[in-house]
Amino acid sequence: MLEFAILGFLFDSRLHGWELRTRIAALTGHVRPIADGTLYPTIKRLADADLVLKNIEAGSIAAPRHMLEISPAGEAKLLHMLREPAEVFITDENHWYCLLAFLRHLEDPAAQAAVLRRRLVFLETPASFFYDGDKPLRAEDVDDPFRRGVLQVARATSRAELAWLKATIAELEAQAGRETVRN
Amino acid sequence: MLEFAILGFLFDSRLHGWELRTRIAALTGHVRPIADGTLYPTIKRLADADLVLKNIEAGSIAAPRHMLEISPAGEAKLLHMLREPAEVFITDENHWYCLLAFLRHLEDPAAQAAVLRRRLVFLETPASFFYDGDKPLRAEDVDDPFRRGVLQVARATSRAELAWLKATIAELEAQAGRETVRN
DNA sequence: CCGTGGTACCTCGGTCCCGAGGTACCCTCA
DNA sequence: TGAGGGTACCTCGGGACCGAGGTACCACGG
Repeated sequence: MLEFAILGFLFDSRLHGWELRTRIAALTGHVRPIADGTLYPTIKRLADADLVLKNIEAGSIAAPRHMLEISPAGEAKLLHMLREPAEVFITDENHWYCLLAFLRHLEDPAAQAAVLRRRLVFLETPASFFYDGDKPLRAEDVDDPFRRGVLQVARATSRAELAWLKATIAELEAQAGRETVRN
Repeated sequence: MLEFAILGFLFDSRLHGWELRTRIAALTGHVRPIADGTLYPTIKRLADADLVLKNIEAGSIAAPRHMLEISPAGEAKLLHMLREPAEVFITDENHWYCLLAFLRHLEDPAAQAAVLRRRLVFLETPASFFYDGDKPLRAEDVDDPFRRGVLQVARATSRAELAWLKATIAELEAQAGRETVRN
């Protein structure tokens, strides 16, 4: 997840660790702040695997900065993670939002649509948080006001996301169709 | 999180590990399935800490079952986690939903309302996933269709949840007021 | 009567991440 | 001029969870 976000931000531009830290904090920080004791070891791992390149530059303000740049191998890795995301990136909201933040890097509209379709399938499979035996319970079936809240909010989210997904998939697939005709 | 869910389910009734597993799978499983290699060590930790009590019973169907029961210390721990939840239970959606699933165990409506108020404060602090410098970007400000999707869906969720939160807090506080008058 | 599948529990190595700590540099302001 | 605060990077111990493996028991079908 963190690794993914790092590669995603570096795909756009060269950054140093500190700047990366603030961007990641913006993306996921209000939900789950990321400790820098997590960030730097992760950067080191990526550098050791040659997925990012490190250049030490004299710091303009404070300590010397380690400018980070994504390597061709890193780009390939990111694109692969975008094209065939792990299941948790489809089902877990935090992961999914993170994926969406960088999905534009996958330039092929058909491939983008395919990823959105996976999320669509996931959202359309009937599921609830609470069950009576095998039967998924709906908001109306539940007395507990807090559990009813969970179901109501989840339903509103689901509706909004389904609408957006369907519209966007249609647009992307139309675009993909036009590109196929042109070639 | 897992520890919390275990105590939450056991607060209601005695269960064995396997049954606990299916209930937790229902609650959080469609988002992030929980491995039984995680569940059993966690149960053991809780048992060692005397938060749950274990009784081995002859299995009616298959292997002998370890019936689990929450202890008074376990109940106290759960109620404390409900009354003063850690920050991540307020900000992270998965944690928050899990908290809501068991919030009814906290019988005092004023205490329940206080927890909902913490979530309200969190949702009302302006935040975005994307920034232009310091300025949080809104859906209309973003060109990338995927990032716009994130912002649109997040806004819809936020609206639905705020409406529910405000209505429920009002109800709970009215109830708390009546109870104060009565005593 | 033996294999398969479902129930129930457990172990162990490994990954991801946290958080509390530390170092070093530079700027600002009293 | 020196104390405080912001920038930038790093280490280390530990906790939560995964996942691939294993054991054992029972029921059912061929």
